[in-house]
Amino acid sequence: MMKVADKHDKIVRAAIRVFARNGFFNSRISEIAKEANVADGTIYLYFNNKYDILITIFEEEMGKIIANVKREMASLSDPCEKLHCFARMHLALMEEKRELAEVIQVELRQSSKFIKDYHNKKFVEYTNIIESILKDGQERGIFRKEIIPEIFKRAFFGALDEMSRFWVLSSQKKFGVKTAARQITNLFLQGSLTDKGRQHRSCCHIT
Amino acid sequence: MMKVADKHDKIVRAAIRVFARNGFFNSRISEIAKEANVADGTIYLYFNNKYDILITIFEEEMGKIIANVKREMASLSDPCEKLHCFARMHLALMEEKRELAEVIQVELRQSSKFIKDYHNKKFVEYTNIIESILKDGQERGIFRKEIIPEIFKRAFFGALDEMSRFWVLSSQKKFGVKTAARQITNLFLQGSLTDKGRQHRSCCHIT
DNA sequence: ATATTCTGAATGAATGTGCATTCATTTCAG
DNA sequence: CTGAAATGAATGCACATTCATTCAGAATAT
Repeated sequence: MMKVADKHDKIVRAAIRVFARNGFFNSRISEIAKEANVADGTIYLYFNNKYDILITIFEEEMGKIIANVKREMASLSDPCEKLHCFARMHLALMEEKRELAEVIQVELRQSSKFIKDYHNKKFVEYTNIIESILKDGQERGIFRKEIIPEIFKRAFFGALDEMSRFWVLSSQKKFGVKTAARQITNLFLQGSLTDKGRQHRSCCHIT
Repeated sequence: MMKVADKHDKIVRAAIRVFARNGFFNSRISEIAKEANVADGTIYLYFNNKYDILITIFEEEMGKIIANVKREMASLSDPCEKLHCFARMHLALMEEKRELAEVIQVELRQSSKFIKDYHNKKFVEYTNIIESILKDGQERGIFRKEIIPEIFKRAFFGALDEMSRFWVLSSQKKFGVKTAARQITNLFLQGSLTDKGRQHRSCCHIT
């Protein structure tokens, strides 16, 4: 006999597939049920309603992702390498768990806005990893002090996120995860200016 | 008597307000009609269906935004300044046309995925502005040649976009548009490393 | 071992509601 | 008067959720 936890998971996995295919609002409970080989009513034994399924996906799967990233990063001390590691892992998710990544990508945005009383704690925790890397680096004198951590974390996360959005939509990559992770990390570390670019240009003094 | 174009606009403006409030899927045609002081049926004299309203918002309003940005940028020659200008204008939209910005922010993501046959041309045109700034700067020797324009444009746009998403959701700013625009532009130009950070660290050689 | 009862997990047809869209009717400018 | 524009009540369907019923297997009795 199948354990309760198994059925819960089976439904979650089915929902990820269906949501990735149609988006939350265009997905039918009946479709999820069919995909999970379960009766429509069964879903309501494990979840309160449709929103609850989506929220569960965020909570559970983001939890796993965060744990993964933190574990991987624990072995690194250099903040630059940590950033690079974060970038690689974030982008790699697109290849490893594409459907999950699509759901998080596309649906996360509304969720915070339209599912009342749901302020995605896991998501905040995830981006805070970036913030702590920066702060650590600033304390060690590796990163410039005038950079506002709140801005840096959003900018870095946004850059990665938009990159994977591109992959979600286009589904054909002109360049790989590794290239993208390296370029983006490098941009945030070194910037884009050449030595010539650095010389006496008013723009470069933008603080 | 009110001109046809006026009524079209009145409906679009109402729809922007309603979509910003509830999101596309949670918005009712009847609510848009009420907001526009128009009968439900009238909306169908000007639009084919609910999706059509959303798409019209993207097309028309993005068109205006693009024209705006291009006009403003025409007076600048320095690529660094152009980037900074783009950043400022993108973020300023949050303050000037908050509701429109929210709709674009949140709904644009699905649209490309779930409204079939709609590949947001205007959006591509918008981000391509960034790409051309980079390419121009590379030709002039101001930006490093090894940066892939496709990646740069997504990273830069993504950084700005995530920043304004934060404002959409939190609605209280710890720092202003100008600060954010300057910091983000500066990050992409100069990077985040201190001189000490640049010295002989393996991470810094990430290309 | 076999029969009998009990339990709660699973089912899926039925329900009821919410809402996009339509269209017969009305309005009113020229 | 005329017809284009506007109306809003009526239509019909799609779908989330419910709940009476089924059923497999555990527990208990014989």
